[in-house]
Amino acid sequence: MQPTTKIQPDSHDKRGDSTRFALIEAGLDLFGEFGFKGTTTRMLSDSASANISAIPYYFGSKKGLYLAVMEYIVERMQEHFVEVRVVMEKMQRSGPISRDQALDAMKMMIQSIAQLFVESDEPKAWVQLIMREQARPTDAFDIIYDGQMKYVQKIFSSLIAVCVYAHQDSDEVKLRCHALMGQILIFILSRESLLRHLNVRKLTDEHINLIYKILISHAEACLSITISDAGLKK
Amino acid sequence: MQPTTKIQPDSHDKRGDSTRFALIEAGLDLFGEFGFKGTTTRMLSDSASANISAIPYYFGSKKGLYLAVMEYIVERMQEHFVEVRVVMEKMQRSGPISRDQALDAMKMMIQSIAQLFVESDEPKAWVQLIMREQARPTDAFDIIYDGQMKYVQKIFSSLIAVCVYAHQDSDEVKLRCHALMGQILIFILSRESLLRHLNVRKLTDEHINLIYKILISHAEACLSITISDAGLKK
DNA sequence: GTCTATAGTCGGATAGAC
DNA sequence: GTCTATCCGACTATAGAC
Repeated sequence: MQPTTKIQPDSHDKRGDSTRFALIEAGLDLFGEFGFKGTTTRMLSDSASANISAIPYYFGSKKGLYLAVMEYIVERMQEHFVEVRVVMEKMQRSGPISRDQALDAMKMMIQSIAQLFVESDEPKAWVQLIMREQARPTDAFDIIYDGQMKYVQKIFSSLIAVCVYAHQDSDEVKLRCHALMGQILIFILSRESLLRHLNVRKLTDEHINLIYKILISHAEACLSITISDAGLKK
Repeated sequence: MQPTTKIQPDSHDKRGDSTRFALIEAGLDLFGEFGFKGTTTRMLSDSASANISAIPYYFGSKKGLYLAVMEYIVERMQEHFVEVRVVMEKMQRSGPISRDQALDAMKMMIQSIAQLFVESDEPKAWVQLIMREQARPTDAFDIIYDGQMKYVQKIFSSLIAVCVYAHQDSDEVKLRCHALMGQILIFILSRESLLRHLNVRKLTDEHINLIYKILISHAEACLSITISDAGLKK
């Protein structure tokens, strides 16, 4: 397409690339916080200490910058999950995995996802960005979904499938995958009502650790049952 | 405060009240979908088949309409949870409740919340509205939180407290409450990636029923453990 | 109570100097 | 590659007729 898809600053730190990168980082924060329309080009250029004209210059338009931010998010997520990916691939190469292996991998993955979402406020903005796209998907959502999310869903549900002895392509596994994800994501998505419930202004390290314990315990509990024998009234 | 807090159309269907109500309903959809700044007064008045000037006339400003929408959401939620509230109050009047009672009430409440969030696309817009406020709370968030959300948190965590034999004001109970809520909320918050994972364009009734089963089964499973004996590596 | 017309502001993008 | 100046469109809110 265009060199506009090249995002991160190169080894040869040309002046243009650093402006370009600063704009993307500004977009990451501002689009996440205020949405596409809520973010003005002036906010973006101010935050990046760049000129307004740099946006149409580098990205064609404000929308172009928005898409470039999405691609950047995919790259960042890929970096974050590289460890999980490596472990998973190694595991799968040695044939079908056991339930215990799957459970351990689950725990690792929950830890990894939670780390991305629960700890620190830094990723908050870009998670918001993704959630906005969930609510009203534009072509930008394709970049995120096809670039990363699809893969996370796939390995998460393959692990669940092993744990609950079901097929990974079954609706049940996919829906349970989604439910378990929700337990994690809510801690970043609904942070404000959590803080008010806890009656604090910020999560402490003790809170974070307790959240990890809870997430892993709940996941273990959920995966120790099969839906049919869960004692539901038919 | 002001007559601006009166929201729903009265018995005497004055012309003004119906315009006023139409604007609130338009705001419910549009603010939810496009955010405060992303929604223009033109969109609002068009959608409500009203004149642009009706907004400053009835609500003082666009912001005033936004706040009125928030109050309307609280009213709607109160109506939705009236049944749960009645059952809870009756239960609590007859002294401390048993674990089985708490578990049944939990199931009822999950059903009730899920019904609000999972079924139909109608509530989707206003859930989005709340989530926007979670990400960047304004004075509008107080209306929602103090008006309704606080109460849901309170009864939800009191039930959890009974089930897991812990104190309802403990951080553990509050955090587990949050996690369980996340399992429900994710189905509306992250609808798009769910649909893509399931490879459908719309949830069927079978999906909805399966979601209920999963939510209740998972909740039962989660509440059958206490965090300390969950087999975590210390 | 509802409408048209318009004032006043701010947004994104462009032109062209350097 | 970066800057200033500026155009043009879109926005909210008001004024005043009906």
